[in-house]
Amino acid sequence: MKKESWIPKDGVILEKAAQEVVRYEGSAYVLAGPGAGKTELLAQKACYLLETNTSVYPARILAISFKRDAAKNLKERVEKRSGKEFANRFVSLTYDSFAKQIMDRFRLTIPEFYRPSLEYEIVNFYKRDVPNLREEAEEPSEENGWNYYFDYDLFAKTYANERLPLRVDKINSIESWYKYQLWKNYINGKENSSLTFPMISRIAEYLLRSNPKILRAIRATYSHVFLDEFQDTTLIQYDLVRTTFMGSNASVTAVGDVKQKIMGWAGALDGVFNQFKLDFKAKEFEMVLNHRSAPNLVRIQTSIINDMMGGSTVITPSNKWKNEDEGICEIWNFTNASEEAKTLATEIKTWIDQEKLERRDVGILVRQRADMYCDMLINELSNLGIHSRIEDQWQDLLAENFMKYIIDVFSLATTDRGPKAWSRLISNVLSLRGNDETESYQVEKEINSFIVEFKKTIKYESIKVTKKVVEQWLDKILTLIGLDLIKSSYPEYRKGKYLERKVKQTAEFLFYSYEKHKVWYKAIDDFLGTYSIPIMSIHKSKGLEFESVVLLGLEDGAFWNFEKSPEDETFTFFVAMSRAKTRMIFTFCKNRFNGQERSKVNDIYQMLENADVKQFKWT
DNA sequence: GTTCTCATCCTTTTT
DNA sequence: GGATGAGAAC
Repeated sequence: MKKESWIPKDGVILEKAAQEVVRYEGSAYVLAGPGAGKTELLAQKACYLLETNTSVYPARILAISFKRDAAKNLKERVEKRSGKEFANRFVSLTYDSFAKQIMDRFRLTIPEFYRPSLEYEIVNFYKRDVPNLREEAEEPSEENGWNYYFDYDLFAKTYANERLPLRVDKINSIESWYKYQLWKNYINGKENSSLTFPMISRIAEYLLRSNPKILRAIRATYSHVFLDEFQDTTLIQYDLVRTTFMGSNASVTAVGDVKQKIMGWAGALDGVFNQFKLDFKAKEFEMVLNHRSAPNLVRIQTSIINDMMGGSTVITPSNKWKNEDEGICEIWNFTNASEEAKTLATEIKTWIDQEKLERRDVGILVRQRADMYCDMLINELSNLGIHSRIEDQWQDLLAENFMKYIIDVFSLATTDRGPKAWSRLISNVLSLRGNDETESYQVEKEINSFIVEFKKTIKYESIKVTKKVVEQWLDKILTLIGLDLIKSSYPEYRKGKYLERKVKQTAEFLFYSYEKHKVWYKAIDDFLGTYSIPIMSIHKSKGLEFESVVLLGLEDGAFWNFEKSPEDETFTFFVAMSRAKTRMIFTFCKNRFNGQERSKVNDIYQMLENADVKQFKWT
């Protein structure tokens, strides 16, 4: 297709800046607030590049995200917009899997000291692991003139911050000595190496930097690179990107929002957009529409943005809203936590009943420890017949790549209708097996006969359903689809017992849901959380949206770190409030665990007041 | 055995 | 700021 005649896919309307980004040929970075449609922009740009052959066949586009579900989401959107044929050239990975794939593929070119064993274990490294490094060698002493000041916490966060190779000639502080011990022990200490993800990234970066041939090969593969959530990129991640693509022909597009930088404490690089601008000679774009939130909420968010950042940004809500004053934002004050729970439960029920909200249209957010903050609310909701759950464990499991096969086979075997699940399953299996549509008859027949059998098994009442039985069913399903193919298509399942563990966990959760309902079609919905109000930390809610959002506990206790890092915490608050489409409720509770104040987070309340947000007292 | 005091964690992803 | 657990102090 000609560049001039390409228009956004699926009737999506892109704002002016976004249209420019799609067609801009050089490297660029896009600053875009919540609800601006960053993911959609990247998906549309991918479609444009592929369909107009601007990314010249057979070159590929590489998209790098932080989380697997974000990477998956983007890939699926490109597939949906452009079809699987084009999407085959769209590679959507996480930073870690990108690094790991490079390291695994070119392992033998890594200098021996840094070369992991063929089989290796991926581990985490915490500050409590630092003392264990001592066992291996005599540690240097103060008498020898070593600088003895040592910050364990800092070390655990920064041990991989320097590029490889290690400066062995410069081991002159306790920190550099520990660092050397760590790399040595983890890579060469045992028969099988133990590696952390930061180490893997470092090894991949080192590998590319010291092997021009491999670097050329990687560069030749990708014509375009997308970087999602760029504001939270760490030094190590950025360094890998820089070594791989800086000075190459690839055009790199980074998107993000500095106001949503909430990973500073975990090493997100300050001023990464400016660095990127210099390194890649990137052009700046800014998106100013908010497609998500109602006008009144956009007005409040804008006021808060200008309070946080200074300046006078103007954000425009989508024109789908009828009135300027649509959208509710309120602060609810309570004296004790059981009142808070009761009131919230009743109010949420009213929203669901009167506004016909689905359970999943409501999001309950907390700063931390959802278990502690929400146990009363979970009970009160349940008293009103509304199920809610802390999403943590489900969120990860449901994002597994093998899950779609299991869910579709299960729903087809437990419900009578399901044309959507059927066609989705067939098309997924076809593409997994590398077959085309012409071979679909054979596949359909095979899967259909399996499902017929499976239906019988499930309905057969004398079978006592146990965890073990469910696990066997899951194994059978995966065998039907093609266990080896699943393992080879998704790199995360290739090694070790990861897949096995995840399947086991799936069986456990499915069984748990079944025990609750004793009927399979309900159990599946329960497992998927279709009828549960999701509860999660603000951090986990990043990238999500809900009709109505409750931030439970806008108070000193929950934001205990506010004084130390007011910027991070304010951004965290901003992420929470920008999840809401039409209603945002903040709660404050005077007596939660013990006393409770709001003096530390006063800045946040001040900003809300500046935006004319009203307070209510419930008791 | 019980009560205290102190340090640590909380917010994350990644195969 | 509060929960939690380890180890000390009784």
